[in-house]
Amino acid sequence: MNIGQAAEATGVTAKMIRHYEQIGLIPEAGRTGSGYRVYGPRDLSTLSFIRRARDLGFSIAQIRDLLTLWQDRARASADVKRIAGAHIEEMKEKMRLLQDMVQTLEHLSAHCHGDDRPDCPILEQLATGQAGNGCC
Amino acid sequence: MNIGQAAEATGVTAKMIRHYEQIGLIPEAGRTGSGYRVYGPRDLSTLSFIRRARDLGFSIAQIRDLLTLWQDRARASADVKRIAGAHIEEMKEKMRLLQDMVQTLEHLSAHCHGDDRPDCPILEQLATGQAGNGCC
DNA sequence: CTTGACCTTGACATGATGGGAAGGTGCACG
DNA sequence: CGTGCACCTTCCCATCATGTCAAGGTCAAG
Repeated sequence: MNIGQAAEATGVTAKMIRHYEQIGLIPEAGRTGSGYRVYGPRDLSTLSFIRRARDLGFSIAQIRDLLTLWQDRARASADVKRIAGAHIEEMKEKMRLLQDMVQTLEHLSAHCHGDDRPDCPILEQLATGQAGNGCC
Repeated sequence: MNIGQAAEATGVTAKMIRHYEQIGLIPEAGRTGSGYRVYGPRDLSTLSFIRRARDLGFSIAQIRDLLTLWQDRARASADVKRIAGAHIEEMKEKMRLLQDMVQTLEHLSAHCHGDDRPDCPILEQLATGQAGNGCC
């Protein structure tokens, strides 16, 4: 199976497959006599595994660990759970940051007329670092 | 005022001030005879403006627009509100994606023993793309 | 044999930021 | 005046995951 077919089958672009190979996330693929990379069912599983982990937002470093655990028959599920837990916390932290930003910006936006006049609390806040009126 | 002092006063690193100058986000700073960049109160305001906008997660492109509007005395607040609204939507979309990932991962994690045994629904899901048991 | 689709490697870009090297400048202290 | 130190300058490289482009080789069908 060529790289294009592997890409289509797993949803990982050919570019990224080569990239993952280059950074050592996956082993070097076999080659045909003319240098084409060849993929088998086992490789496809690995690539699919990677894509699903990426879809869940795992970083390459985390995926590297998960792959190791996945291939380790004697793994402890606690290790996997720990990695997942760390990732969940990272994502929750990002959400908190986003939530704070959204809240601030929505508040400012709510106080902005949004008309043709030039006065705008959003810009005022950005300019001075304090709310323009004493609304809160 | 030197770049280091401007950096400390505004919370934008010297490195980033030079970068912003290079990409044309801010005008070229004045120079002393020996080539040191010099900053005045007006420059400090601009840099503080940029830092606050960055803290709110605005992209450089959005900040570029906001800066233009800020310096345009005849601006319409509607324009600012539109940029802010677009940014809010972007952030909310990111939050939705994160929320989905967190939910999926927490669900999997809840079904993982987290002990010394090797069987782990998290890895199963990543490997097969389907839940290992028929729990839902 | 040609054509077109596919493969190869390699280089470069993104966006925002950090790190570091090599060399010039400013100032205080002895 | 010299020395040392903190600061400045420019330039290059790295991150992270991904995309784009270019120049050239390969394969299969017509």
